[in-house]
Amino acid sequence: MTTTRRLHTQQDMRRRNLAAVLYAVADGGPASRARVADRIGLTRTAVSTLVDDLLAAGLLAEAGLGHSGAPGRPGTVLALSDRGPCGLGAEIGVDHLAVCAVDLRGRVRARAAVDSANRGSEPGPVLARLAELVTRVGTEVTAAGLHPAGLRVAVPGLVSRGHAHVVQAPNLGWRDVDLTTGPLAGHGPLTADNEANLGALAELWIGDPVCRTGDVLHISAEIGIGSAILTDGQLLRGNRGFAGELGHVPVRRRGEPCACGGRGCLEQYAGEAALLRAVGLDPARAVAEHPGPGGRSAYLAGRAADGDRDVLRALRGAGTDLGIALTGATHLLDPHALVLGGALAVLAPWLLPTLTAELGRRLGAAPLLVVSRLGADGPLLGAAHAVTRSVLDDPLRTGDARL
Amino acid sequence: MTTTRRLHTQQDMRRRNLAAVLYAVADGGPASRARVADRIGLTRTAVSTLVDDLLAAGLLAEAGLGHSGAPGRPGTVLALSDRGPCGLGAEIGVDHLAVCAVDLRGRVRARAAVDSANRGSEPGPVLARLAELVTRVGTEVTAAGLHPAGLRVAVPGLVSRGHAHVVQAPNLGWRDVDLTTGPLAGHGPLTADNEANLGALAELWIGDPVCRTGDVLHISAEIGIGSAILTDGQLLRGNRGFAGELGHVPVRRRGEPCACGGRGCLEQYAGEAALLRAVGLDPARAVAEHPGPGGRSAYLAGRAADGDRDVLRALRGAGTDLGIALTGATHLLDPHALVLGGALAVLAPWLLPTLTAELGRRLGAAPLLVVSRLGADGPLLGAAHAVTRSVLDDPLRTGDARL
DNA sequence: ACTAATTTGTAAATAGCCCTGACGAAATGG
DNA sequence: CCATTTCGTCAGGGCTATTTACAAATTAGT
Repeated sequence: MTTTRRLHTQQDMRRRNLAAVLYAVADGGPASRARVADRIGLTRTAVSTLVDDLLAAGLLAEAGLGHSGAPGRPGTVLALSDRGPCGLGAEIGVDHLAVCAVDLRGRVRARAAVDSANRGSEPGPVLARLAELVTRVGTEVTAAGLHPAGLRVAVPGLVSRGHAHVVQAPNLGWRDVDLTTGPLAGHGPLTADNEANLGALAELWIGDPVCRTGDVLHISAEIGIGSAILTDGQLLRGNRGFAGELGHVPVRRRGEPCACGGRGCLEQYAGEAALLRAVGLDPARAVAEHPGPGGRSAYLAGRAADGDRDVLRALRGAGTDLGIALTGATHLLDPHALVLGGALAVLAPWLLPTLTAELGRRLGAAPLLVVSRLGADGPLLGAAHAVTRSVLDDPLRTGDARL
Repeated sequence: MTTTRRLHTQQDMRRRNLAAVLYAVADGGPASRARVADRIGLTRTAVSTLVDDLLAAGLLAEAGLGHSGAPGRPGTVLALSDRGPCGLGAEIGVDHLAVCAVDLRGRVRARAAVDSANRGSEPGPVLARLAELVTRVGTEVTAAGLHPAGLRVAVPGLVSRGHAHVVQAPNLGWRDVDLTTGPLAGHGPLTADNEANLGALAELWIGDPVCRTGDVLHISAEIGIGSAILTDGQLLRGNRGFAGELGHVPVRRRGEPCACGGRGCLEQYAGEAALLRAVGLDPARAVAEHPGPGGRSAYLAGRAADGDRDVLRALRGAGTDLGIALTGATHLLDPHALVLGGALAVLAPWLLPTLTAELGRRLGAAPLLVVSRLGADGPLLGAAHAVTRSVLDDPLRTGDARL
């Protein structure tokens, strides 16, 4: 279909096999050449030449001999390099900025964050503040022997992929902001993606293993209620990149009108603003009083833990409405699991009873219901890992970076 | 992920390139070797050797010299063979059986159908009747110089793919029926799939071109209301193969209880049985009186065309409820287009007004709304084309048939 | 009609990639 | 100490696509 990406030349085969070697080590852990060959189904000879290239490129490192106790000559253990390229991830939240660096082994090597009231702000100063964090993290990892292979930015809005171009971010008040011309350049290829998408990918890559065993619907609430559909290890983005707008699935035929133009949208009953209003709070003031990623949900979770009846009632209702929307989504997608991520992870203990009840009532066999352990950290980690994954996908950078 | 299917050997590269040549001719029309080379990005030399193999295998045929009028030596035109392998498709409906044969060029070369009351019947006799149709069609195309490369059966139920094993087909009353041991064998690899899935694939392969330009949700109603999600040229099947159950998406919070265990399911308001009841008919009797694929919908369409007020009112209501369910699906999937297929295609003229109104009201920018031109023929054609596609995908059958 | 230009298809030589088979190196176990 | 096992590498070979070159067949221009 896409003639741009050719897959028929020998170089492409080589590229695939280089990536296969790296993923064999990344997924299966450090191993000798012979063991890698067994894992990916190539001969030892072929793996040897592949490994030579990867060692020269600084992506793999030899970690001494592995004495297994079994007879036979021990192999030299290969591991992903912890001094090679690393991925930089950045997050532009409504009220905070964050940056982190992840090495090929998946370890977070540096991170930085600041509170920042970005709602309705000018892009320029925000990006300048973010750039400062990026250079701070960048110099830190450079001192540790790593070199950034790219920077990916998580944005709460719609992003034109590969171009690092924010089409619109309602909660920031941004429209048509091009990140490439700003102060973020200079750390390798600069890319951007939607925050919910990156959170879901983080869950797929480093989160709960069930996400790797089948299709998954990842639900994440920050300001709105978003979700991401993971099929076959990939994100379903839809025509315009809008896929996953769970918050605007109708749950009441003649419900409250919504800013989206519809009525009875899930967000009107289970969204953060709806929850805050239901317990007598002004959403705008609550954001100011409880900033940061997951600030309001942490506050609500605290009150729920204290037994606050209003909050408990609101969360019960939200669980029920979430259950109705997820019933429809499950019938459509038949996912292996539903993952509650982002702010929902913190509130899960009080949402789950009514949510599971509603799902159990309406669905014969409900999918697994999993609470993300990444929580509000997902988008940031996902952004950094997206960069390292792109390195593993095309180790010698022979092709153009399709980030 | 799946280590079973290796993609790194040279034979795989060859296989891909052979398929690329065939699809270049299939999608872009007959062309010379040089033009094919331009289309798929290989050199003329490489294409020549690929074409040699495909000619020898009887998949391509030379169709004389092509005088284009432009300067230069004219090339010998290559076309898909119309005397090579063909695909057999079969359909087990609730009240009919049908078989057709399609050649590599996509032309229907033979077909046969009979009415057959299959609801609640024993599988044995039904399969025997179907087998008779298959052999009839098979001998007809064999006489025309074609040879069947496989048989795919469209079943109104859940199928374990690749094994031709019907897990359950509620409308037939079948459970755990293995087609391979029955009388259908002997026409090449025997496979089966869900009828809605094959209908959607037919739309993708030979239907409206918009289906090939992005993700699509294909809605098809026969007895229930099913749908299929086409992403990236592939079917989203879900964890158990249940994906696309649009009929059980809740559209009323406290609506009618449904056999699925839920309540307020779309099917209770826009399903065939609901429509028949709404105009005062008994669904079971209506099936007997108006058999065949799309029999009831044709009858309802007839009454609607005559201006029958009850029918028009029922269809208006169904359009509205369908609009609510599709609003949710659109928010989740952001499809490029919604395709009304199967029985809905016939009823589209009377569903569309309220359906488009509801979508327009609830969605800022609704996806394209397309009426399938294949209609009730979709599943049967999709089944036959699935076989020919599998031939094109792996022309020399070096790999195992992953149908 | 004749030539120049252009395009097509094929042949020979070349480079890249992986496989087969063989071998030395380095461990275990009796 | 020696047989056994496993690891990594080397040499040779097969397959695939590319490069380069060339003959064949057509159009356009004189």
